[in-house]
Amino acid sequence: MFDPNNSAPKYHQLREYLKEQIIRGDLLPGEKLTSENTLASQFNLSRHTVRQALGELENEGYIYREKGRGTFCSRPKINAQSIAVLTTYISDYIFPSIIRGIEEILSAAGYNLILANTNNDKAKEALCLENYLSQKIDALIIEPTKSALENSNINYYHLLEVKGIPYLMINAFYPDLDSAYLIMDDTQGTYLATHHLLQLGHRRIAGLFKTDDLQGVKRQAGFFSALKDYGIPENSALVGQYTTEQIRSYPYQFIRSMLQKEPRPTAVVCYNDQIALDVLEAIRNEGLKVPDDISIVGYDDSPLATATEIKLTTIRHPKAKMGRQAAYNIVDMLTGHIEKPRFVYPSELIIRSSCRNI
Amino acid sequence: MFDPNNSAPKYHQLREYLKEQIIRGDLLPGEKLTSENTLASQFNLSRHTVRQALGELENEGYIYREKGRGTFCSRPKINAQSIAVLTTYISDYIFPSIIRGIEEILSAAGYNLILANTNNDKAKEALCLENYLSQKIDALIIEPTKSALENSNINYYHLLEVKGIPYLMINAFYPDLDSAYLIMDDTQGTYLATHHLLQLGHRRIAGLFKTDDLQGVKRQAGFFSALKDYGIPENSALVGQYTTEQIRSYPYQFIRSMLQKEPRPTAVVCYNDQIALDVLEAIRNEGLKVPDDISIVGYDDSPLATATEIKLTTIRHPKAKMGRQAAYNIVDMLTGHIEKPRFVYPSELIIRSSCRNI
DNA sequence: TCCGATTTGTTCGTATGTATG
DNA sequence: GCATACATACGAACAAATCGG
Repeated sequence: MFDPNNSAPKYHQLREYLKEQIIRGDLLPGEKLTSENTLASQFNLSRHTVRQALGELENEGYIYREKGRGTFCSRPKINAQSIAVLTTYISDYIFPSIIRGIEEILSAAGYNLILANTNNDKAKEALCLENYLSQKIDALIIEPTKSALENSNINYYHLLEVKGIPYLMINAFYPDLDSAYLIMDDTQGTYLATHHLLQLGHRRIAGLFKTDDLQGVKRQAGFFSALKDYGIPENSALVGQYTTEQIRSYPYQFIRSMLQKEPRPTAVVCYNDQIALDVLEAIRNEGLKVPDDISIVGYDDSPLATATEIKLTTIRHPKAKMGRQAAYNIVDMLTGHIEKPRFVYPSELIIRSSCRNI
Repeated sequence: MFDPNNSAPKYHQLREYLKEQIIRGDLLPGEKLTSENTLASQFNLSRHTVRQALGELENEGYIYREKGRGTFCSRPKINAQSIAVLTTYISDYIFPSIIRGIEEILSAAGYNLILANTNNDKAKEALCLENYLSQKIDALIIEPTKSALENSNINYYHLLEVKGIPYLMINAFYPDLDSAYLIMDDTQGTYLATHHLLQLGHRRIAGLFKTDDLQGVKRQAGFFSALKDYGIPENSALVGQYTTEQIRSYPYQFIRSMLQKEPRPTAVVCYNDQIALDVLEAIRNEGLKVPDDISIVGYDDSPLATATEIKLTTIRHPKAKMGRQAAYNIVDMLTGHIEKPRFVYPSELIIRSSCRNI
C-alpha cells in the first residue's frame, strides 16, 4: 500500500496489509473494518480494487461482510490440519496402543487424526490412498500393507511426494521407496530370542514366520542368523511360512503335524505373540506342556503375552512410544523441521515363563 | 440465464448454469470453457459479471483458469465428508472394538473418521468440541464424559444443533439434552447379574459402582432393584462408590478392607470387568479364592473377562455391533433419512466360572 | 414511521497488462 | 508479430440493507 515500486497487484498489497493487521491483533474479532469507500480514497484506489482485496480475505475466512452494516473481522478460524493414519488393523493386538500414542500427541498439537485400516488388503490400501490424495490431507502416517510383496501401490506414494504431502511409514517400509520410516529392529529381535533359547541349551528350534510383510522376512533372517552363529544348519522342515490369508489355520496345523513326528523340536520361535498362542494351543492339544516339554517365544509384547497362564517370553515392541514418536516426527515433517526421519528401535528381550533350561 | 423474471443476481444464474453443465458431465475434466468475452456477448452480460461467476466457480473448485490459455473444467473433487468420533478412551477395554465397528461402516460408505479421546476429562471434551465447531465436521459420534455430573459443556451441544451438525451419543446421554443416543440397558444388566447371584443362593452381596457417569448410576440402580425384589434391604456398608479419579486405588482398597471385617460378603457385583479384576486381585491377596470363597460378576464382556484363569461371568456389551449401528445411524442422520434415533440394547448375561452356588 | 446517510451488493463500461499459441 | 484469453485497474450508477434521528 505504501510501496510504489512493489510489483504485486494493488489488491494483493491491500489484502496482505489488512491480513497483517488482523493477525497482529490490531483488528479484533467482530471489529468493524474501514468502509470500502474510505479505504479506496485513503489509498487512492478504485472501490472495485478494494472490493477485490476484501473478497479474497472473506474467502480465506479473515473477514465477513454484512450488507448495509459493514465489513467485520472474523473470529480466528482455527483451521486444524488433518493427519491421516492408515494401519493394517486398529482394534487388535498392539495397534490400539500405537494409535493411542499417535492420538495423544496429535491431539495436543491441535491436529485432527483421520483413521482408517486396510485389513492387510492392498486393494483397501489403494482405495484409502486415493481418497487421501483427492482430499485435504496434510500428512500421512502409514503402516504398509504386505510390505514384502511387490509394491503395487507405489504410484500413490509417488503422487504423495509430487503433491508435497509428507508421509511416514511405521513397522515396515517398501525397499523400492525412499521414504521416512520408524521401525523396530526385527532381525535383532528374533536374533535375541533365538540366542536366548540357544543359551538355554536348545538346539532343535522350530520357527514360524509370516512371509508377506517385511517384518516377517526380517524376523526369519534374525532366526537363521542366530542359528548360524551357533553352527546349526538351516533345517527347512523346522520352519513354517505363511501369509495373511493362511493365518487362521496354517500355524496351528504346522505345529501339530510337527509334534507328531520324532524328533520333536524343543523350542519354537514365533513371528508374534498371536501365533505363539496358536502354537501354545497346538502343544496343549498334543498333550504337552509349555515350558516343560517345549519352550516358546513370542514377539511384540502384546497384551496377549500376559493374558494366559503361561506368560510369554517375548520381544518388546515400542507400541505407544512408537506412536508418539511417529506423531512428533510427522508434525516436524509438516512444519519443515526435519526432512525424512528414519529410526530403528533396538530390540529388547522380555524374559517370562515360557522357556526353560534343558 | 434464460429467465428474465429470475430475481437472483445474473452472476449467480450464470454460475449455476455452468455448474450444472459440469455436474451433468456436459463439460468433461480438462475441457475448455467458452471464453469470458464470448460468454459475455452470448448472454448479454458485461465481462465483469461473467468474471464474477467464474471466480466463484474457481473458488468452489469446479474450474481453474490459466492466463492466456483459457478456463478449464477441474477434475471432480471428491470432497469426502468427515465424521468425528469422540470417546472417553480409545486404546483400552471395549473401545477398540467400538471404534473398529464405526470405522468399518464409515470407511465403506466413503466417510472420513476423525478420532479423538477425552481421557474422561470434561476440559478435554470442551476443547475437542470447540475444535469441531470451528472446523468442517459434518457429524459427530460422542460418548459423553462424566455423564452423571452436571453437563458443563451443554452450550457446545446447543451450538451443534444450531449449526445443523447431527450428533449421536453412545453408551450414555445427558438427561438435560434431547439428543439421539445408542445405549445398552445398564439397569437391566446389573439386575440380571444380581438376580443370577441371588438365584445361586447369595444374600450378602457387595456392589462397586462408578458415580460420575450415567452408566454407573444406572448399574447401581439395577443392583438395588434386584435386591429389593428379593426383599433384601440396602446396606450401604456393602456398596462402594468411586469416581474416575479414584479408580486406581479405591476399588481395591474398598474390597480389601471389606474382606477384613466379618461377616464377609459372598459375592461382589462390579461396575465393569476392569474393576472385577481389581476385586479379583484383592480377594487373592486376602488369601481367598474365586469362586470358592467369593463370587464376582463383571460387566461389558471385555477381553479382560476371559484373559485370566478365572473366566468372568459378565454382561454382554454390543461393542463392534454398537459401533456399526452408530455409524449407520449417523450416516442416516446426515443424509436426512432419520431424525433422532434412540435405541437401547437389551442386556444379556454371560455365565462363565466366576460365580458358584452356595 | 419515514427519511436520509452510510455501507455493501450488483451491473454496466473502458483501458491496459501479460501470457499463450 | 498478432490474435486470443485471462488479469489488473479505473469509473459510474443503482439496488438493498442498516441505522440514527
